[in-house]
Amino acid sequence: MKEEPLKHIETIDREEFQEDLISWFSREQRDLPWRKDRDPYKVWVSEIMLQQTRVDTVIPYFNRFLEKFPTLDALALADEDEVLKAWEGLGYYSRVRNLQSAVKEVHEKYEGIVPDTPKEISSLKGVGPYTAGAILSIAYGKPEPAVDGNVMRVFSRILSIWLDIAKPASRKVFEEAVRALISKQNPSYFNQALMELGALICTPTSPSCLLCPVREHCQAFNEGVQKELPIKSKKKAARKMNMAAAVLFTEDNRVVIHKRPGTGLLANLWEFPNFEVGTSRSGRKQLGEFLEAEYGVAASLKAGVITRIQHVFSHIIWDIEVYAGSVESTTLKDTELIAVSEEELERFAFPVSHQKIWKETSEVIK
DNA sequence: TACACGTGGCA
DNA sequence: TTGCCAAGTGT
Repeated sequence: MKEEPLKHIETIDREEFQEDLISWFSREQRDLPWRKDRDPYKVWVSEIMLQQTRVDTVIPYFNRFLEKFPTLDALALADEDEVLKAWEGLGYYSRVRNLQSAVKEVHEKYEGIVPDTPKEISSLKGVGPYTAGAILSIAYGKPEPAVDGNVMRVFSRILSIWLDIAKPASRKVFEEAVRALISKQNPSYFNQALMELGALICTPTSPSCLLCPVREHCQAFNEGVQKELPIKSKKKAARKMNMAAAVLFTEDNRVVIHKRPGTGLLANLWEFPNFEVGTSRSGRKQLGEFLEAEYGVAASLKAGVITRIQHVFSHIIWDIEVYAGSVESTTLKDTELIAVSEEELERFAFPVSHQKIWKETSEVIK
């Protein structure tokens, strides 16, 4: 027989809990650019940017993005390369490709008005259960749960829930808790307050319980186990990949770049030609063979590694040997490679790893 | 269900 | 220095 994870929910005085939480948020909420109005488009953009990303990181990206694409229609009609450029450095790039795809659907199918029903909004690309609930509650005032990592941590403690929050199946338990406790009067503030509380007070390590507005409602605090919660299993370690990359110049001093495929890691971003090398042979020799086999290009690579770069993703570690060389620009015709001037490089979206490659290579060469 | 999918900050 | 993230979603 399974233990009931929500066995403490009846101990919460719902009205008092909502009041304590919402009045705290009204007093203490941070002044953030996406809180200036409730434009569903802006709420949507902010929620996508904030996925797995810190508020301080998002703020400048949000401001620039809204300057460049002020309305849903502007984003729907924009060029994808320009959209990716505005996202450059934020990571998880499929977020913005899905966002633009979904925005195009709203532009065409809903006359540019973000839908306000769970069914319609959840069907949009990149809009999962969290984002659907966030937009519905924050922009439209609907009493829908918006369960993110903060909410799971906060409710793990308040309701003393010892479920592993890293397991996908756990989320529905927390949604049930939110549905039972959410303010019908102000679901927007209720949801935002839970997340703000998680960000400012009920933090992962050493929560500031003495400053917490809902301390008196908190089962974990009452039992003194707030630091034991939430339960969260570890992720597996990243795997290492040995890479070689080529910074190739044409005779008129342009730089050779390549657009990555439309699916998978760093999809549709630009890069310097590179691949995963074997460790048993010379990286330079393998790189020359790769350029010939993959792109049909005969490059002359300088002897010696220009620089070594390590780049850590969440799930992969790239160790990159960078080589410099030259190609005849006429041989690039009808290949996947293009040559652009150094000034033009700035208009292309590169992953941070390849920004490092260019920065260090240009420093060594000059 | 478990894993792919980025990045910069911090203990 | 190394792990562990931080307002998740798609497959």
